Amino acid sequence: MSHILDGLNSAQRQAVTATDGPVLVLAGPGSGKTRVLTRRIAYLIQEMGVPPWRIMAMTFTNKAAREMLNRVTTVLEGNTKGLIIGTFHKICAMILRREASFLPIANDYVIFDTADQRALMKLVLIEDLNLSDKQYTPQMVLGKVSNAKNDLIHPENYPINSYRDEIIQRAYQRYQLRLVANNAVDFDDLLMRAVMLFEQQPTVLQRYQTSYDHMLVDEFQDTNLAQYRLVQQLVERHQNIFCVGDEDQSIYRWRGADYRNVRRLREDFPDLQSILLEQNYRSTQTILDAARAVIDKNPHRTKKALFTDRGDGVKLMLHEAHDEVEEGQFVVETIATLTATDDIDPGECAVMYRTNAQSRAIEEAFVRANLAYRLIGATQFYRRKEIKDVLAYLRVVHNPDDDISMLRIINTPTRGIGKKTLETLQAWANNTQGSLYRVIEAMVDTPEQAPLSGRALNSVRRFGELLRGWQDVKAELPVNDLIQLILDETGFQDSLIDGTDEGNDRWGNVEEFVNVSVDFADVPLAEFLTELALVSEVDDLPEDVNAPSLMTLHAAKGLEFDVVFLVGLEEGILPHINSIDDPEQMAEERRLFYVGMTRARERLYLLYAFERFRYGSRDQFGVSRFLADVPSELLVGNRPLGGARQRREAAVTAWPSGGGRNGPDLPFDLPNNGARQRVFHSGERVVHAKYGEGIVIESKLRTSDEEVSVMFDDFGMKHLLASLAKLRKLDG
DNA sequence: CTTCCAGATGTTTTT
DNA sequence: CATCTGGAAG
Repeated sequence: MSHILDGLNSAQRQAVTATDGPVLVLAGPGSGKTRVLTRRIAYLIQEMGVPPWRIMAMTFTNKAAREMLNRVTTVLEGNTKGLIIGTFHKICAMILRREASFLPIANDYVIFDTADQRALMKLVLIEDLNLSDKQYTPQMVLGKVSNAKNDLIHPENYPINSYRDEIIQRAYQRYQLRLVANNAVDFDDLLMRAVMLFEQQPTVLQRYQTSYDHMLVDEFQDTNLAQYRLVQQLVERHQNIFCVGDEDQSIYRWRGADYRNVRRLREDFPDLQSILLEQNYRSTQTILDAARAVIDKNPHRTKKALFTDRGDGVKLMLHEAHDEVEEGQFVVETIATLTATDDIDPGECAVMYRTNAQSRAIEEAFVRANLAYRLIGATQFYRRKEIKDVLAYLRVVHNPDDDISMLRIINTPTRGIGKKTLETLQAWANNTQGSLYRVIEAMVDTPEQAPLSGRALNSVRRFGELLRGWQDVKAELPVNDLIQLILDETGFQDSLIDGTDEGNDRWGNVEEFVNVSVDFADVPLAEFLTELALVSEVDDLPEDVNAPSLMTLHAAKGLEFDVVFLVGLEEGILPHINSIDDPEQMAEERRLFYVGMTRARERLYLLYAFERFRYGSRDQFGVSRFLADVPSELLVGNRPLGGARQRREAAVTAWPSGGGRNGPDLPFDLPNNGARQRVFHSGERVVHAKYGEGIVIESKLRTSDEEVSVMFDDFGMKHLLASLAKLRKLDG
């Protein structure tokens, strides 16, 4: 038959050619699930005669969507007109835009990002609820609100078990009202509002149900309840749902992902066909065995018998670095050696870490060696201050009721609208139930009624006239020209360039942004803004540069490399400190490690550092517990004996090994930093030569010392080093 | 109203 | 350490 089934094994064929109805493909890492997904789409179109425009595929990242579309287009030689492959968020944004007449927001709504959300929630807490934003931080409340939205819980149904819940419910309620007033939605709203819309408007839902005959979902294990419900709604009529996922790669529980959706799917679709993909085409057997040993420690999972015919390959390599500097150095030197002697492509190497903050040390190592690298994510371009400012201008021009963006730009660059003036404006806006823009507009039109005096009034009016000018031209002008006009008329460049390097950098970023916007010249402003709000970390991996990639473990999902370095394998980092006391979260940390390991085709390096610089001090974390689960016969250890290391040896006891049930099973003993005793403990009264008496608040062991935080009766809080400070315990 | 400084504060992971 | 915030000086 055709090339659609070429090169597929029997399980893959079974999936691609499955009959209509619900299908779940449970795929191990590297089992070719993207391949199956793309071939399935091609199969539907070419063999089953389904028109491309009646197929919708959902992914989690733009990159995955783009890649899949490219692949399908290649297989079908371009016969894919109207095929919809997009992220959940983007497809929902599109639906909301099209069906805005059924919604409390207009179709020119904007999407609030995390920073906007925080600013808005702050207003809610302080102005609406008269709370200090210290007790109830916007971040914490937003977390709860986000969870609720992902679980499709509306404000009025928010479960109340405590006074705190009551506060959160009220904040949630006010927050939603304010979003509507701003003609805005947040990320979670995109999903929740789409589901709500379909629930409340059966005819609208029906239109979508009959427009699309087939729904495909990638990374099904990462769906949250809202996403699950959305898919369920859309396939209710025809039941043609095709999901691909791997519960062992579920790493987004914290943002609502619920791998129990797999179980839900089985219950909701009793005639679900399940297909298991167990053959791995990516990694060596050694890497696979090591990864499996790690993931098998997680409870409550269907074990997969992963296998490969790629052969054993080389053993995993373990390296203890002295600190994060040496860790980076080891990575760079190893890559340099591999590319020089083993015929490995620099672009086929990747460094993965738990937190973005860890990238810096690695980057510095590359810079020191004068070698190129590709950094994924981190300080994202579109989240930089100056870029967000320019974006805020566009958003206000597009959607004048966006008060959050208005607050950003009203005095940026400074134009004499200070705190006092702003307060007056806000008070007036509150009184008239309008947005800041309406108030400013009124000052332009009827200045005699304005509650402001000459100078401030003038500043506001001039600003209002600028805004109005941009609004008048926004429809005709391409985005890039509009941006240029705004930059010119606000004196943006002069305000950034202040003689410092930083200022030049910032202006450079703005210029880069202008360049990017040229590509969008014929795209409407609304679409441009949506696009930018939904771009993701992984999206901008420059394909044309042949250099190693640096990324978080989360960003690594779906990618593969010949050589992978997993760095910072320390207790408190991976597993992350915040996850350690929750078994569910610990299981997810383990899956994260598993995802990292299974990215490697040929060589896998596992690194941890003896000590590490963080928050301005050196700390020792100890070896990650996950390393203990890597079978020692699959590992080759490489342990340097640095000076500092030897010094510590005396004061340190090794991990319980041999007879110890929980001790790591490694080719050598690992250090543990629990042995040294602290001298001071919280609650103890102490006396200091200079500060007098006080009480110990906290005491932490540092590399070679003990850091004591003392609240002195007369001098307040001080942080002291036990060895240097003249500090003595008081009896009783 | 703006700028500057000191002190507090904080970081998981991302659409 | 690095960024943000709030308060005081310019």
